[in-house]
Amino acid sequence: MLTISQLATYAGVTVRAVRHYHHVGLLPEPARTASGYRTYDATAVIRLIQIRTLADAGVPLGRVQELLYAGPEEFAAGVRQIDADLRAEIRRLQENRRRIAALAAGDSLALPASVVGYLGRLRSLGVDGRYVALERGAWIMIAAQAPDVVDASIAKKHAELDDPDMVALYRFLSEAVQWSGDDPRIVDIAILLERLMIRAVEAGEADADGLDDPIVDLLDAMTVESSPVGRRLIEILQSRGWKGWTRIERVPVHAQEVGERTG
Amino acid sequence: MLTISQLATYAGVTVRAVRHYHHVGLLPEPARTASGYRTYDATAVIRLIQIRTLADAGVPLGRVQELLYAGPEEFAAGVRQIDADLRAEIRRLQENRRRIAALAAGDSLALPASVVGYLGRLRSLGVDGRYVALERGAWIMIAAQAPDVVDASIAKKHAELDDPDMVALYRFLSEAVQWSGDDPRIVDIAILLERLMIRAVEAGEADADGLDDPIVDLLDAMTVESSPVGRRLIEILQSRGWKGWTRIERVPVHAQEVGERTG
DNA sequence: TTGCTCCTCACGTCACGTGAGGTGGC
DNA sequence: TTGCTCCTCACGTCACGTGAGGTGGC
Repeated sequence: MLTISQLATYAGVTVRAVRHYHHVGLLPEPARTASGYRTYDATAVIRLIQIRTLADAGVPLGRVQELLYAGPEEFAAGVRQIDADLRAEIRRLQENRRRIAALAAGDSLALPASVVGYLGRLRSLGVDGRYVALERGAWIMIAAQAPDVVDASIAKKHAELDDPDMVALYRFLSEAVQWSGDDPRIVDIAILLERLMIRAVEAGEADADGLDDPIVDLLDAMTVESSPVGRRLIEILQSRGWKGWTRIERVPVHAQEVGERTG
Repeated sequence: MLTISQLATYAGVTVRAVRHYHHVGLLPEPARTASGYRTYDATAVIRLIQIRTLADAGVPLGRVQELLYAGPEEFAAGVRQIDADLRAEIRRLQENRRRIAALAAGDSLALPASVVGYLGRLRSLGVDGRYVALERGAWIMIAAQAPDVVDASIAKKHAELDDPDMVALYRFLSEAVQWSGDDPRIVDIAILLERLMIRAVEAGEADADGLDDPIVDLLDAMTVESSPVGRRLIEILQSRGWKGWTRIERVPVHAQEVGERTG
């Protein structure tokens, strides 16, 4: 007769594992000595070895139970199923490796390479880090919501940066991050921005940005809260007939008359 | 501002997952409405998308936390580590597939093909299923304890079966399973077995069976309990100067004189 | 008033690991 | 008498799923 640790040793498992198999009914509880020790015979060793053979092959314990009592055909069918599960799991992990590799390649989390390149260009133009962070957030959401429009949008952004006025705007905005909310120069920024917007509208460049309305509102809110300048700038633009920031739009005349109504 | 389900939808996760991330501190708890509803802004969406990007790539949440705050070098190092973990896991699963395939090939659990073949030969000789089951148990333990001696032992067993006397013995034993414990023919079995044993001893065929003593005792106990014939047969052999069953040995004369002492 | 969403516990999953606290066996 | 093994709870792991029971919002 064997003690639990002798049994465990013969089958190459831990004592706790043996108790666990009793608990879940995989291995029947054996007789006990007067002092409560479990005593095992050869059938327990054999059963435990069979259990471990299946479990070591990656069979979940619930299925081990079934397979131990299965006839040859059910057994073969069970084995085929388990092999299919293993194949699926391996494919899943290989897919994970591909994603991990993509993360390592783009230096920034949840952003495709094209966006990373664009943000790099902004930085190299001297745009302030806080402003770049705002842009980055917007692109993370675009990439999550409409991944297929990202590259086209980025290409358009690059084209815009070929315009010296646009570069000037970004430099301006970048300095502005540290201004106070009542700095008179904010009006100059709004005027410059308005000029660029009108030019874009006349060139027919109304771009679908891949964001839905609530997200646009959220990003605007983020801009407003990022600095007093953001809030003031959006107010000034609003007074001049423009709405929003993340997606700037001309407010139609009749809507403009409704004025400061809140939604 | 977003509700929790809107946030979850934007990031493609469940509401419960968002609450879980709050619970473990991955995502900061946001402000609440008067009625206790959580309200989220754009930064929460961005953070949640980043969390999912890493988690979808198989990064454990504990590491996600670290990576979100890591600099570029730590990030790269973390990604390398995770990729190594994934590779190791894939190798493990592929090893599992090999084992599963081995199980499917041998039709019997925890037994190499050679043993399966030998047991098949016993059955084809008309040996009773219960007796084959006893043999099978012994081989499962041998295969677990000393896998490298199995094939050699099986080869020797096959050679033994080429002896017509040995085949006769197995047939005899096979019938005996249903006898009562006081059947006089049990003595005939013992005499036949003794003849074969003496022949084997004289031929110098003392075989190392790959089992250790406690296991041999267990298997003997299993034999004794399998039928009244088993118990009686071992008693008769013992009275004629032999010990055990799974591993039959001649008892030295002086030990024999000590007689019925129990250990 | 009726669904719908939200809230907070809290147990369940999977296969044990890891103490805690106590007792028999050599 | 001193370790060593055994015993039974019972919580912890991992990333949530899944009710239970209750309440605000349209």
